[in-house]
Amino acid sequence: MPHSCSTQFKLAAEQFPTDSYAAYAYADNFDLSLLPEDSGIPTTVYQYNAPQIKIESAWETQEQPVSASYAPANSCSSASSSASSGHQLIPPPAYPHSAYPSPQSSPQQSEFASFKYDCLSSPCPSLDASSIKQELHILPPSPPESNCETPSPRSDTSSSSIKAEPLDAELESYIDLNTLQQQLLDIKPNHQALRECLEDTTFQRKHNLKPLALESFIGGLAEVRGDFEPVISLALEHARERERAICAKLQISQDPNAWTAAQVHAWLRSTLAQFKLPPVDNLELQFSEDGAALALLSEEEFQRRLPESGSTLHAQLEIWKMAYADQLGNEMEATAPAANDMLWGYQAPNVEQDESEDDEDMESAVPLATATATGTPTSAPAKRSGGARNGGSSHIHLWQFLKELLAAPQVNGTAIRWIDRSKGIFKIEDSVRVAKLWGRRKNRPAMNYDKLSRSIRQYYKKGIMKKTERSQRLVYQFCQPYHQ
DNA sequence: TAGCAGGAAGGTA
DNA sequence: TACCTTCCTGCTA
Repeated sequence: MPHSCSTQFKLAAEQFPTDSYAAYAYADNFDLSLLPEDSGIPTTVYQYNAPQIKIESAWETQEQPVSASYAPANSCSSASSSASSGHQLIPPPAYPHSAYPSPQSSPQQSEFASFKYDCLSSPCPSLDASSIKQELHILPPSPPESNCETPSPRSDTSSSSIKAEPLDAELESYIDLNTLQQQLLDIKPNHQALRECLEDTTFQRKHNLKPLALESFIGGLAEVRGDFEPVISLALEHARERERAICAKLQISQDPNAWTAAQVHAWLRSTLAQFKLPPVDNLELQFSEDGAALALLSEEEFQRRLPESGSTLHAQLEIWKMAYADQLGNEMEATAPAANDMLWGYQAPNVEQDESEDDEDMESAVPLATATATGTPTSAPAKRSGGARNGGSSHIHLWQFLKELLAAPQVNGTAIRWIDRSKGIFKIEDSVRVAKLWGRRKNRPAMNYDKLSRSIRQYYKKGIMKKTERSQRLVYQFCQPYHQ
């Protein structure tokens, strides 16, 4: 048997709760065929001392230091003889599966179910907590639709066996994980169990789960933020915390766009080391870009330059960019109730506009923090009375919202972008997504582009927007005072 | 089929 | 009352 029962606990304590979330959002390029055929089957179990909690609660415990919540057991086959008295339980799920797409037969959807195997989620590609979890919770004897649910952590000090409790109330039977592990080792090597589970859709059908479109994650995190707002926010907060530490260590900005070439190299080396990726000798030659240029590189370009680690580096960079953009948004709402009005260039028609805002740099999120902090617009915009802005978003006007999106091309560039910033001409690249974002902002779930465009057309009469001289689909133009 | 244009009525702050 | 939102019909690319 190629699998040793020795503990393979390689999970970096700081990695599990942090990167798991962020990595999920960027899960990519998983294929069942990528599952190792002869590598060790995860057999790690963890000591979990927290009280029994349901999956939702488990989420809240993610903040706990891993060292306090999870301790590596020293044996997988003799949990009862473990020095840690056998309280070996799998860790809380890295993601609430109830809000997750179920395993699907299609490769794309399988990517979700197996996102943990993406190398960016862990410095140890071969093994991490969720891979263990996945292997364990899919095991027989329960039918597929019952055992695809993630067992919740359970502390049972009276038992030396490892047990997991299915969340589904209809499935009260416990699974003896020791037995299951053995079955996995003896009967289902080479991740066969995982393969079977991932190809099974009965779980989804039973629980009437609605699969998420993969492209909604890959194509743009912003689109799904409303559905996963708490999760994404948590993930981004974790990412930010880690980034702050790295920034302090490397003496670099949290904003990748602000990095010099040297700082880019420092970040690349740090990330390579963090994920235990092979060092790159000629890093300076491979990446001569500064941070802004680096941020524009595609994943393919990363992979072309660094076949082994390019994908991970690109994914990490995306996480940094996303976390920074999200942080800006938080700071805006926290520090300036009318930040949107000011930041996105809104001025009362008779108010002079700081010319610096015409800089192309305004398109990036970078100067926004500066604008927030310094109050770049010299005059407060004319604001509507009432004050109840509900975090600065509920009363936002559509045209302001569109400028808000346009001002964050790193995040929204695939949905809406400037055609000619100086003339206020922009194009909606993804009408569905923009409409969703608008509906989310206004708490109008039924919003669609038809309605949004109707609102835009109302602006024609008001002189806020107009069609471009040469009418093009999905291309609009701000009228003079509004696009500055 | 998706987007555009605009009328009409209604909702909300 | 302003600002959408919703629904609608008809047209266009």
